[in-house]
Amino acid sequence: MNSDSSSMSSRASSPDMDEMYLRGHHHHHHLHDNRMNSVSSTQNDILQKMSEEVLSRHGSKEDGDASKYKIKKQLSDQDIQQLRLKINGRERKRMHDLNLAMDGLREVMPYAHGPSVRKLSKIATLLLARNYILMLTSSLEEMKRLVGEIYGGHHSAFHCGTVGHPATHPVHPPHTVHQVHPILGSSLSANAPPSLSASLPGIGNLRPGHSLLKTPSTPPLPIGNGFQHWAGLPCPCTICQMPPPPQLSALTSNMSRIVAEAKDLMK
DNA sequence: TAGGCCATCTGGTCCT
DNA sequence: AGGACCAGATGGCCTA
Repeated sequence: MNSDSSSMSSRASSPDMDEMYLRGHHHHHHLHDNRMNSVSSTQNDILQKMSEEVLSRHGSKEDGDASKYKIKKQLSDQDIQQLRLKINGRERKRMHDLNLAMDGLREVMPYAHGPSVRKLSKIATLLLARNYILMLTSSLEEMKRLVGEIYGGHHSAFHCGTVGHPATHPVHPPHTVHQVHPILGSSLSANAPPSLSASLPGIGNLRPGHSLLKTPSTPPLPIGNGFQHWAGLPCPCTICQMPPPPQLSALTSNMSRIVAEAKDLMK
């Protein structure tokens, strides 16, 4: 409703909105739709209650009916306005919080960010996020499957797992115990949630020196308490030395598809 | 200029 | 009772 208030600052969302609303509110009644006129039965009830309270407080019996009505109407209008402004402010804040959350979601989505890039619409953000989650889930499953295939189950703790390498492992001596694989994180263990954020920046970059370990604020990141993985440095263990399985290209293509979808959504 | 997207207002409903 | 949540309505801005 209230065409003038929205016309004044449909995008501004300024803190002065309510004040502007108050000032301009009564000037263009011809523009208001019927929602304003039909102040609603609830509000009329509130109005009735409030005005009766105020009148009983003032107890002005010498006032005529006209002035009584005038006071009653004036006060109730103000009360309604105050109530309305309060509710509107809450709703604005709620929507702003929602938009902040939406921005946070956009930040982690795989599409180009920047001042020159138009940001994803809300619906596009949600759709892309869904697809992205699905893609990551399937990628994770695929990687689990590949690891299982490659090591046939006897390397159950993976080369950096908490169990450590078997005694026969040619690379790591028995005392070198790794806690978490830097790329797969704890995703190989059944119950621990994977640290997806660490692997988001580029699944296709899997091989060279655990570059995925690089996080904006953490330079060389030692992993585990045995052999240490360092961001940017090659890992000497067998898995990291091996050429990437051909299936990994599927992960890259998945990512490419997601990014392509993002571009489509931004059109 | 039409259509998409958005911010805001509003009333209703549900929950605490 | 008050707040949160939701959906509908409205109008502004922007782009193809």
